[in-house]
Amino acid sequence: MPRKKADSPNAPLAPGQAATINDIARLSGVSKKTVSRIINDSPLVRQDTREKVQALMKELGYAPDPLARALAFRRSFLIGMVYDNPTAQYIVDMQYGALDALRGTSFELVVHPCDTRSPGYIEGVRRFVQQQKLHGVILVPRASEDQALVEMLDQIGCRFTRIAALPLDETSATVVTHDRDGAAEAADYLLSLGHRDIALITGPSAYRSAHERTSGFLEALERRGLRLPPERIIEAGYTFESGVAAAEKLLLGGQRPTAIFTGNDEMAAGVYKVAMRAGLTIPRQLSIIGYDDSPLASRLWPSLTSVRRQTRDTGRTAAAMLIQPEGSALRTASVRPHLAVRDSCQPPEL
Amino acid sequence: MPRKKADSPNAPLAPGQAATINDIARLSGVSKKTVSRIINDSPLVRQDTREKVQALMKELGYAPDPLARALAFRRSFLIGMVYDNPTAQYIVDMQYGALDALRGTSFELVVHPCDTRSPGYIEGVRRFVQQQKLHGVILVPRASEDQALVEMLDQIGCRFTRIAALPLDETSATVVTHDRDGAAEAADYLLSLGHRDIALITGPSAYRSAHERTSGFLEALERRGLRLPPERIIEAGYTFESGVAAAEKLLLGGQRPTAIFTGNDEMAAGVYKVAMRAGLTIPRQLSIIGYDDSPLASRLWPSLTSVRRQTRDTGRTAAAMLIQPEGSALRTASVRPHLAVRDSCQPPEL
DNA sequence: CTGAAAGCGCTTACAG
DNA sequence: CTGAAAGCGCTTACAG
Repeated sequence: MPRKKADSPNAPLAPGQAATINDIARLSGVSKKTVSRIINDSPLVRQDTREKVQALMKELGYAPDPLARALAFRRSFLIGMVYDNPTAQYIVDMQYGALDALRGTSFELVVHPCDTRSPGYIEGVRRFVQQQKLHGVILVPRASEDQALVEMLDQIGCRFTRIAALPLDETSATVVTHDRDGAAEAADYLLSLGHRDIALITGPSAYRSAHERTSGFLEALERRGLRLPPERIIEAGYTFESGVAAAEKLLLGGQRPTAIFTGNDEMAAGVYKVAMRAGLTIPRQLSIIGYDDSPLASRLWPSLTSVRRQTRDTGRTAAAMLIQPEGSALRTASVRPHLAVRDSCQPPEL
Repeated sequence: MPRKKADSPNAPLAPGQAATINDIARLSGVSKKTVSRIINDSPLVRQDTREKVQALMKELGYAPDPLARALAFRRSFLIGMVYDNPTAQYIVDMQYGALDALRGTSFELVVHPCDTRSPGYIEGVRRFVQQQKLHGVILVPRASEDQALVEMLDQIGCRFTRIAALPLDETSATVVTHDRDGAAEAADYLLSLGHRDIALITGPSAYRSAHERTSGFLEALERRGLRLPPERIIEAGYTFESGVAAAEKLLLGGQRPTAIFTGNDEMAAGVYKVAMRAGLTIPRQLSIIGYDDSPLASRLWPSLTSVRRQTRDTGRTAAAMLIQPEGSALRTASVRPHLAVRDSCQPPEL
């Protein structure tokens, strides 16, 4: 025998059983389709019908099942976040931001760390997107900079928002973080304190963020007539250890600079270590500026002046762009960095 | 007219269209039900049938749709992670660990930060679980310690795994992190270096982790005949700022201890700040041990000796417990902490 | 060991 | 503005 359903016209709801669209339709005397229209904010419903049905929904605590909607829509209510090993605070802030935008909606956040250097990673993201029929994905640097990844997503018709230091192309939805401007502000600050012998420890030049921070910093110096000699510019790897190695070159032999700007806080912590070990006093003998304004910046002693990225805002904006109605979709948004001044800089000693 | 389906017996697959269970059934000449049995590893399928169908699945790159399965099962393939504001590295490590266990399965990880002090948070978790029909949730401290949360989950029949410093009850699945043992190892190490005037900065006593670390530390000292006077024990809030305040009490007036153990690395960084500001040399004049082995521990100078929690292992184990077949379910697992020795301790000056 | 029918809770395509 | 039918891609309950 087929399973039977309790669909007699006025059968009350089974207690403890969540209401479905069928219950709402039956008890309010309209068709499922009309209920569906109300769920989906269709204008094709008379106002009094809408109100009557909505009142019943509220009374029964009805919420449409996202799994059923997803199956019918062929698209889930999940937003993916794809990233390749950024610092923990950055990724957590990005998650909090995205969740800010998703709160109160039916959307949830699914995380997908990956390794952009591993050969199968694009295929891994494709499976992730297609299996779960994701509504869209947020691409965090450095994954966001990978053109091959973006092409794959375009090809399978997956919405995405890129987060990037600068606009990467004409077409894709992007939250631009303007790293160039943040670095320029650091340069202006050091110049305003009177520094002239300045050094720069950059992230890997293959990262757009590193490139933007470097050129933003150097161009700001050049606007004030200062051009750094090549030996004052060292490329490192955005890691603490690489910051230590770079700082050793700058501080342990020959004449040392009076100020150092590093492409992130991790490398700045490396500079601190070398400076402390060498007995240098920060900021009296050496001024330092980092980039990220991570928790580390305020934990170090003396506390580190650093460029603050509005990471949570960035994540919120990226998620909001993905869930807004198709037509109205904003293609780009901007988030501006600014310098958080603490205790690691002062005018150079004469 | 009703929508028509391409279901002629040997219709080839539409190109670019993913295969469904209907395609597999039709092309391999069995019923959907048999294909379903194979998907779900039922023993009730003849071996040759199974092999024939599996070969076709592989050829067509078929993967069952988790959304459709979820709708039919009334349970999704999503694992939730519920947490209340731990440090970024801890939560990211926990996520990586959980994802390690989910890799290669159909499960994905959905994150749910919350505020256990806000009145509606349990209701928020309930909505999260019921709306998405989560397969199960991982409860991270401090959320894992909330009995009201656990009772709600039991009541709605949601699987969960708690992560906790010690077993919290007889029944719930738990990954036990044995914080007591980690703190005891820190105590033994300080004693072995010859310290006798030792101070302790604890986390909030309402946290089980703080309680366990405190009593593990004190009991290890007592086993060696040392009992700390009350003024050597200060309760703080697990934050950097509260560590600063506690360290000021210990270091700036009267006789200072020769060693301090803090309930986490954040508070240890606060001790560093106060010590540096006061011109004390670590570890010559003051030995310090933290708890967490966060990245901060190696970024500080001198690098901080700290108790390492195997957070990634913890997350992996918790997720694995949730996705294993019902019957075989392990109820508890253990992860052991151990001391990571760095440069922040030495024998006391005479 | 295998299958036909009904159902999970929604939406789409069509008709009125 | 509203609705009856079919479908999304699976599983369950039952029968053989």
